[in-house]
Formats: sequence, C-alpha cells, structure tokens
Amino acid sequence: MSQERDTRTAFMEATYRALCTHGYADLTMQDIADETDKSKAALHYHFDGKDDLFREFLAYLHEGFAETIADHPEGTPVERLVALVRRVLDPVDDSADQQFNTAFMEIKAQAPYREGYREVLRRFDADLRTEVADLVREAIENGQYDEETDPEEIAEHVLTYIHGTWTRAAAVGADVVAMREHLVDDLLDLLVDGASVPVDVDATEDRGLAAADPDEPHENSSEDVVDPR
Amino acid sequence: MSQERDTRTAFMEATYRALCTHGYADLTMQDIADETDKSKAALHYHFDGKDDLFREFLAYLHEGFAETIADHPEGTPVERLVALVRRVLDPVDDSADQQFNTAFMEIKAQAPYREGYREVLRRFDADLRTEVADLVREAIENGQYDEETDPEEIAEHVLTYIHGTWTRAAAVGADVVAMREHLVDDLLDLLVDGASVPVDVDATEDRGLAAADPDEPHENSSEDVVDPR
DNA sequence: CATTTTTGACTGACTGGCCAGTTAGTTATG
DNA sequence: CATAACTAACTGGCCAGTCAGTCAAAAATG
Repeated sequence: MSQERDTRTAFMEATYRALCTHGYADLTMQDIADETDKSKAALHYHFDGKDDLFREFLAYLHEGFAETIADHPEGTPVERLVALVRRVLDPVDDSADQQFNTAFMEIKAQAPYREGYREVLRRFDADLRTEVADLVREAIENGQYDEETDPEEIAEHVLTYIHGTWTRAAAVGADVVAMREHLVDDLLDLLVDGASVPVDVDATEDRGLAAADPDEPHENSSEDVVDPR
Repeated sequence: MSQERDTRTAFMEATYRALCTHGYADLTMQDIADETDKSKAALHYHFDGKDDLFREFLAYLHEGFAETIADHPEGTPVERLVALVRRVLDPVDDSADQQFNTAFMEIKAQAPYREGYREVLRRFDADLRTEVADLVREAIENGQYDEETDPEEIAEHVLTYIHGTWTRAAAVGADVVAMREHLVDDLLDLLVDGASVPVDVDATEDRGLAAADPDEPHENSSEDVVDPR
C-alpha cells in the first residue's frame, strides 16, 4: 500500500536527478530508471507513459515550491519581500540545482505543447504572485510603501522580472545575482522617504552592473523547487 | 552559384514555417523539406546536419532582428524608446508568428545544451541592450531623463523584463500587451517632471491588469524576428 | 496450521515506429 | 560532358511502450 507510494516518490526524485544530468529534451525513461534500483518496465508499471509521469512530476515540484515561497515572519514586510525574492532567485552553488533550473526552462518551453503542463505552471505563478502581493499590502499597512502603490501591479512586475532573470540566466548565461539585486533595488526604491531601510542588505556598495560578489552568503540554499535529496 | 544561395535561403524560410507548425522539440528534417519543393536529402546536401542547419538559422534570424530593433528616427528619444519596446513586444495577431515566438522559447531553452546557440542569442541580447542604452543616453542629453540615470542599468532592466514577458506569455499564456504597457509605464515614469510626455501613447485609460485592447493599432507588425514571407 | 491461490510489484527481452544521415543513381546546367 | 543539384530508397540506432513471465508476500481454504 505505502509500498507503491514509496516507489512513486523514488521515481519522482529519480526524475529530478535525471533531469539535472540529461536535461529535458533528451531524457529517456531508461535514464530515469537508471537513477533508481528499478527497471524501466517498473516505471511504466507505475505511470501511464512519459507525459503522465511528467504531469505528476510537476505537481510534485509544486508542493516543494510552496515551501520555498512560504513567508518567514521575521523583520518588516519589505525585508521579508526582499528575502522572498532572494530565496526564489538564489543562484545555488550546487551545480546540480543550477542544471535543474536549466531543465526547468525546457519544461516551461514545452508547456504550450504538452497537455496539462501549463495548468501547473500557472499555479506556480499564481502562488508566487499572491505571496508578493500580500507582502506589498502589508508593507503599505506598515507605512513602508505609499498607499498609492498597487500590490497586484507590483506583484505582476516582480513575476515578470523573475521569469526574465531565469530565462536570461539559462539562455545567455547572464548573472543571476546582478539581476536579482537590481530587482531588490527597485523594491527598496519604492520605500516612502523616511521609512526604515532594511539593514541586512548585503548589496550596499555594488551599484555596478556585472559586479556579482561570489562570496555572497546564502544560508538558505533552497531553489525554486525543493531539493529532494 | 546563386542557385545554392537561393536554395539555402528557401530552406531558412522553410525552417521558419516548419517551426511555427511543429515547434522545435518535434521538428524533423522531413518537416522542413516538406515546406519546400525539395527533398530531405537536398537539405542534407546543403547543410551538415540538423545542428549546422539551426546554427545557420539563428544567424539568419539575427539579421532580421537588426531590422526590428533599428531606430525609426521620429519623435523624442523616449518616444522612440517606447516605440522600440512596442515593436519588440508586439503580440502580432498572426497566429503563425505567435507560434514562432513559442518555438523560439524552445530554442532559447536548448541554448545551454547545443553548441553555438548561446553565442548567437547573446548577440540578440547585446544588440537590443545597445539600442536601448543608446536611446536612454539620448533621452538624458535631451533632458527627458535625469542625468543620474544609468543607461546600462536601464537597458539591463528592460532586457530582463522583455525576456520575462516572452517567457510568461509562452509558459502560462500571460497577456503580452498588459505586461508590455507596464514596462512602457515604467519608462515614462522615469521622465523628469515637466518633460514632454509622448502623445501617441494609446494606453492612456487602461491602468487595469488584464485589460488588453484587442483593437490595438500596430501598423508595424514585425516580430522579434523578421517574417520571411 | 499447512497448503494452495491470488495479487502486487517487478524484470528482461522484445517490437514497432521514427528519424538523422547515407548512398547510388538521376537530372539539370553552364 | 563535367559538375552541381538533387532524389528515392535504404540503414542503423534509438526509444517508448509491451508482454510473458518471476517472485515474494498476503489471503483464502480445508
């Protein structure tokens, strides 16, 4: 009974690992099976084909994503907003996770063609948007942001910018940290004059373009998806 | 001699059309040949395999892109900047072009894996960035933008935002016009107080989120790539 | 309790289709 | 007629999915 559950979960984790090493485009069922101690036939026993497997995998990722975006209630609303952005756009040093992000781009690009992908991706989007909008609303109530500020509008802006960061990082190898801190600056610029500026901002000196400090400390290293290892 | 040139060009155009109807992921050499009056073997006669074909295709696209981003020297710098953004993020009604954008996303997602893709994409990026930065610089000289404004920084921001717009449009079917006008607003908000506001701004009433006017007039309908038809 | 039967999980070997690339031969062209 | 431009037919490899079992453990039976 929970035997099946376990095996399916094992295959989900295997899919994650296989994606990191092979990418989405040339990922075979065999590759996934090879990441477990089971056979390819077992994979077909548990899932109704590749598409079914991947739909389930996306749902599995979505669960982990909730954890990533969940608010850590420490500090002012804007501090928490900035922390959220940093968490989501964390350029993890772990090369496996980095490669997963790349593979995830491929999946996004497949969404228009594969039935059911888009729906889940929309949920990723909606969840993150809600979280951002809520924090902006709090910031307004807190007096950090002007009352004229439209939380939904900011959230949309942030979402689009985040997607752009991921895309450029994958497509042209652009610097995630630089783009991320640019977004953070935008968010801080919205602070009403006289409002307290968050202190933990580690990007106080670099206004430069490609100046990504490599020794950036990120204790929280979870990616836009929870790492199942 | 120019026979070969013609045929190669015909195959480039065929590749464009084939991408629109099949997407990148399941595009076969046969699909491309079928878009011409030539055979699949002819395709192999002219190109050293699929990868070679696609590298050449990207270069071909890049030529067309230059045309899209080329400045139309009418109006103030900011007007021209806004026009550029609108040209690049034009959600063409032509469904073929729309599908091409989707396919182009797939190509971007393949860049990390395919040798040579990334290089060309970087050139797309660099050209657009240069164009934007130049216009911002002009806007500063013109007194429309504050002297504190950093052209490179704005250009980076615009690039990231544009990529985000394309990605979200493809991945979750987000509204290109709404996102685009959001960016335009950002660009207009940068105007120093008292500077002339461009008049041709057709988005004067809609500050709403999903309010994309379908009757939007775009005389220039070229996409992020020139349509070879 | 000892046995037979059933079932869930799984495997190795196979198949059928697809597709990039090749080759041997044909047609056009200058 | 020599070479460039092509074609039809073919090849070889890959891969999703299938199938005929195996096997251990659970359930039924007497």
